[in-house]
Amino acid sequence: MKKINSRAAKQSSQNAQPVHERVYAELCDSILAGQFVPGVSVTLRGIAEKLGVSPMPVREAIRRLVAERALEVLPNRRVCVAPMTRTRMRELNHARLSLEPELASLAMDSITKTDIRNLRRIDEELNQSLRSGDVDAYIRCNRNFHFGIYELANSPVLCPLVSSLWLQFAPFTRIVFGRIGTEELQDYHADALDALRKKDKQAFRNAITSDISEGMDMLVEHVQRE
Amino acid sequence: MKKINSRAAKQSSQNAQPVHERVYAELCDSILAGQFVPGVSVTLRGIAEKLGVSPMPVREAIRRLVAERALEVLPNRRVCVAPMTRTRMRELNHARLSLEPELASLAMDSITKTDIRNLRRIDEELNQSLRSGDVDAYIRCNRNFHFGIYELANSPVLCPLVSSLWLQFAPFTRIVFGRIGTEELQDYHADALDALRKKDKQAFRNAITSDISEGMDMLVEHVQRE
DNA sequence: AGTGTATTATTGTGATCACAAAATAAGGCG
DNA sequence: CGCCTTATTTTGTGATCACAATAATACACT
Repeated sequence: MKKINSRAAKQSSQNAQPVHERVYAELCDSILAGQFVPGVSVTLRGIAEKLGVSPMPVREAIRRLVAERALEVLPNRRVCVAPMTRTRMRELNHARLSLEPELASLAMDSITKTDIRNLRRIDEELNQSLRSGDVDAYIRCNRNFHFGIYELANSPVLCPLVSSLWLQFAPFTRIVFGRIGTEELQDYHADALDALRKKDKQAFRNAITSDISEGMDMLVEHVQRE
Repeated sequence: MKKINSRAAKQSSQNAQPVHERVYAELCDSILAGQFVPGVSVTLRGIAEKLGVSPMPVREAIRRLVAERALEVLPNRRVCVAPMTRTRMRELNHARLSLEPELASLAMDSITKTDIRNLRRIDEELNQSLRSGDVDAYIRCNRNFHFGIYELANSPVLCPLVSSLWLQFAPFTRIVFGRIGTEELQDYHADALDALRKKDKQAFRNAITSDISEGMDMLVEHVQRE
């Protein structure tokens, strides 16, 4: 049961990332995929055991996620994905609209043909998952599409802010779209790709704005009343 | 040298905040006051010793500050206030303009006469520190004025984002205004207070916008070239 | 069976230890 | 004096321990 010499394995690579970062990345993925039930608290030792590490790096990863508002500390000092209210979802919507079209616009300046091709491939997979009703795949593709754009902006200020917002609303996309399905979702990504090809910045911003608005309106409407 | 039984003191109060939060708050204040020299790395044990705690809660506080982009981890895994570039300062300016006028506008809906009186008192102290050239007092008052407004908005989404931005640019206000003085700063706070009294939301937004723009333009101009 | 009480287990927090990597200091040689 | 090599110290990271507080369970009593 006790694992010894686990350190020996990692010291070989010099640029090995710390364990707490790996834990952070895994927890991030889980949260964005909607695998955490809001309101249900997670335990340090539970996560540590599941990931095969000591509680220590989990503590650091969780502290970081709490700082990014992905998780919330209850008065019991226990931590969970915070339950959502309509007001908060509306605020998230508004914050997204204040930041993401701008960030996308920044990204457009340095986008290449290869980038556009990658984005189109992602969008094709996204459409397929919409047709087959695969919610998990849809969520993953949508994230890849948006951050595939945002990361091109190379903005050390805006990108972390937007990441924080996604960590906050993402758990509820899984819940809502898992309940109401993905049929009603219109695809603004095609418009965005068109605008990218034509280098029409205003059209691109509009497409991103519409995409955000539509998805978030759906979320606002179907989230639990507060 | 060894301190024993330090735990006995805290268990009395049931709602005692964790040590790592106190450490976080103190580090926050230090950073916002501009007491960290950008590029110079701080050490866990150093801070721990200065604050009279073990390295552990310092680790958690620093992890949080790194997540909020107040501190940066160097490739050496050492941590410091990141040096500023003009591009990044411009991004910070833009992000502030995207969020803070909106946040202030939100706050206006629930502001009371008492709040306005408090803000005016803060602004008076601010003007006095401007006249006397007390940079530290100016920075403190400016922070109190802005967040005195923002916190009234009661926005769990926007307020943390704005806090993160302040933690990023604040260290450099101390440097720049310490170098060029505070004489050239015009006071838009009076306009803001006027607008508050008249309940003129647009004028209020404009005042906040101008206030941010002016200060940040100064910072952009006088920050080290990259 | 239902309910309040005592007992046990679990959990977050802070301290301490172990260790490799990095920084600093010391020494040696040109 | 300057530059390279070698000790020594410092530092971040992960693991483990101690402990109070909370949650969960068992249990007695009506």
